[in-house]
Amino acid sequence: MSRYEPSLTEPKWQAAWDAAHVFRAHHDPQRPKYYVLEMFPYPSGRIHMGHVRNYTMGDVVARYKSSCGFSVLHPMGWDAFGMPAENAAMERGGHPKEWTYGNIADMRAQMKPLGLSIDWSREFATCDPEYYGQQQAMFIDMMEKGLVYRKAAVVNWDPVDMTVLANEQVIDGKGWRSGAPVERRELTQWFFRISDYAEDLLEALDGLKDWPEKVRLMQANWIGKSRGLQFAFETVGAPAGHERLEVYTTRPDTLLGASFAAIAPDHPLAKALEATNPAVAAFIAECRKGGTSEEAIETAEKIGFDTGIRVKHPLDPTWELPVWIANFILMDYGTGAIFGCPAHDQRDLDFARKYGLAVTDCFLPAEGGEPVGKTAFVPMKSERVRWLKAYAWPELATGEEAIAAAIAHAEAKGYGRGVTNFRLRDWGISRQRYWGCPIPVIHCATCGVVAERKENLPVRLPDDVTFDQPGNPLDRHPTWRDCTCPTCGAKARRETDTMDTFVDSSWYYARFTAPRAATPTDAAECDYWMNVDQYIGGVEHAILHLLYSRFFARAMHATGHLPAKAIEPFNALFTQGMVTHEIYMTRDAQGRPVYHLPEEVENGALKATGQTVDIIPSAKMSKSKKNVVDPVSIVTTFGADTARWFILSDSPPERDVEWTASGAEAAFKHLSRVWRLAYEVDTRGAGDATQDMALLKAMHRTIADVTAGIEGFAFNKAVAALYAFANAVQKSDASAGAKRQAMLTMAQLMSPMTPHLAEDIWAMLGGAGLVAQAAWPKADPAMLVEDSVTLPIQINGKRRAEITVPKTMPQAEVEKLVLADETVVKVLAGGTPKKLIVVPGRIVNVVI
RNA sequence: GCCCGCGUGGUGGAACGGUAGACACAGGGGACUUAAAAUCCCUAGCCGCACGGCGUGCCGGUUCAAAUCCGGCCGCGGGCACCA
Repeated sequence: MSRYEPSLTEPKWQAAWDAAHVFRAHHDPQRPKYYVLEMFPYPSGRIHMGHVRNYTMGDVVARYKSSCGFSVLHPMGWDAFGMPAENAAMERGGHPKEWTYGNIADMRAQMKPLGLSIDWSREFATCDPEYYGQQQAMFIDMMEKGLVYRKAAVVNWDPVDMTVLANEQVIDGKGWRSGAPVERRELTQWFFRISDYAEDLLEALDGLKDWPEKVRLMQANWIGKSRGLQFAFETVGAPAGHERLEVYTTRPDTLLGASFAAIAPDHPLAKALEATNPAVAAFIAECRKGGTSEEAIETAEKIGFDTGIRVKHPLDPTWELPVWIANFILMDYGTGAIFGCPAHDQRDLDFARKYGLAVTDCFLPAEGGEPVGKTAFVPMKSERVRWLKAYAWPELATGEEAIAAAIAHAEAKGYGRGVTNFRLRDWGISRQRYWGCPIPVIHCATCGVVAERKENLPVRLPDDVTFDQPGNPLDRHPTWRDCTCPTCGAKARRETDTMDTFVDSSWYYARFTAPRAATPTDAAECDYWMNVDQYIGGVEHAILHLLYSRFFARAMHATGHLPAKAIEPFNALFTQGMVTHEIYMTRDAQGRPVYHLPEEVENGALKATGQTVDIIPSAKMSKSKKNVVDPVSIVTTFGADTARWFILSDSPPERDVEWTASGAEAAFKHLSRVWRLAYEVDTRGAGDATQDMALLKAMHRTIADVTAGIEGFAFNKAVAALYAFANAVQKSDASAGAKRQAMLTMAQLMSPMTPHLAEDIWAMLGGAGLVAQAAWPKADPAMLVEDSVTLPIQINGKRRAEITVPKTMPQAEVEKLVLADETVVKVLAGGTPKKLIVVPGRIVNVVI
């Protein structure tokens, strides 16, 4: 073989790695372990470049750590439950189970040629009964610990299809299939008590030093701890039982600017009025239109209804405020009731202007300032302002000071108390769908809601279900619901809700440490392998998946399934950027968007029909938008190493990368060149031993740069250093021995990124064994030292000249040289500089 | 609407507050070849013949020195609890 031929060598090396069980994770107490995990994929059926990017990054880390002497765990599995399988069954027939396992087989077959260093012996899918049965066992344990409960919660209801919709299935307030306006409807649902852990989940963020700051910030904001005042208004004209209206406010300092009280449409008082007052009922029905997402609620037009009820102001019982029902008040936050201070809250101001309610300024800027007009005055709470409506603090005070004083005042006078609130709500896990983990609970007429016996687990999904109509197939299955009560033995009915798929992905990392254990986890294996040392995945999971996992690890610890050290399961987190691509869209007869895969499109039109497509600028690659690129064709054309090299080049890992086809060929060319450099080690050039030192210095420089690049998750910089090193080898006329040494090191440094090519070169140049098992090279510090340094000379911050001086030259000597420099002499024209700044080894700035 | 990011040549990007544009892609020129492919060499931010000037989304500030720090805008992206 005289040229780079990945189609021949890549399968060969993959077979060699398999035969030697190179990637099998060993519980070896003699060695330090390293657990690297990439967020496992949903088995859509096709891998895309986002997967390639994610798994290649993880693979670089896994292979690098392995060569540094760690016992590495690098597993792979499938996040296999979820809606797409049911949608496929509805659209194309077939069964979610067959669809899912077929997709898994396809995707595994697409992933294997990438040459990832994965321990495939630990593979599992969350839809395996062996997995979800253990999840059911933990659910039962958590029930016993009081971490699970039921309550009413709102869902998106499609009144035509008579089914619950996911937020994703609500488009512009309408059902995606029926097109009918969606309503908010209450159902009894299962919840995890994540809010019990709100404080802990917030405080523990500080300890996650190796998580991106932005993720910790997002989680902190999501948990949303706030300090405020809770107090009760005395009502006038309210139905019996509603003599008091509890409200929560984070701005009690604006109490004298109150102009109305507002309650959520789901507030008990609103419901009481709804029952007797048709006008209220009509208004609330209006509020229930549209989806349940916070986005839908926040962006909907703000509407209100004056109930006619009034409340007495706590600071002045003669002052009465009207009580409105408003669609932007959330029942889930605080008490579901607020008072509005329009002058200092934009939303309240818009509402007040719309309905002609009073606007009273509480404070103005410390200097000057005018009464509020169209824009509410909302300064930072730390800003000092001039108070017009202070009632327990000085005229000049910050918001923070005023809030503290207002709470103290309320507590002293006894009309309210300081309260800490969280935005975080309990985690609703009920799904009225088939393809999920059944909630292992039985409804008995006499015993109530009872957990299934553990020996009856897993509660398996029935296979004989149909998807010819909307709704939950478990609900309409003829026999599956029938069972006997575990407590009294009477006839009973099984719970037909299944679990949110976020539950499945909240503990898979722990299961990988003992994937075949007969209990959810195995203590010894957990103890050795936990925590995940490096977790890698998309930023889109920054809040929900990661927060749920952090909660679940705590719940698993509380139920004895994880050691205390694992309550924060991910030591380090890296959030990769997304792979983006253009989106191709047409519209169907109803004007709804239809998306098309890149390979279905040619020259701006559908290949099949010639219909013109709209090209929407690059966005995240997603199944629903179908803007996915198929890596398989890249691999078959150029080989896995080219795909891997390309995806690591150029773009920093945390940033989005737009996929362009043009780069793949260039990557292939470079790998071919490197192969050729190794092949021609003995034959290329005359060989001049006086150049050896320069080449070896470049080699050590590269070792240092590549190591730093990998350690610092800057793979693009590691790649750049390897490009530079290839250039250096190519230009060098060093002796054959030095070049051989350089290329062996090149193979080692490239092996985490292009493992097959590295084995090619390693074998060609007589390296011992597999490069995959060779120890990582170390840079010799002595070889990194430069004797002289070039200093740019700035004059007033602009670069005008430079001098080259010995690295060790004392500062005074450097200054002397600078002042003697031709350019500097000319500019100074006999005068002396105002200032001379010498940053050793860096720069000189002459200020004149 | 709310929370969080990002913005540097034609393109992807590099740059402990210290020479802006490393390393690449695309481009231009050349060598080799009957020719092409492949490969190799040179070139290259923008304006200008040049001296030089201008340049990191926009405006302002801090500093001897700002892509980097601070304030205010604009644009793009992610998340918003039932997409995964």
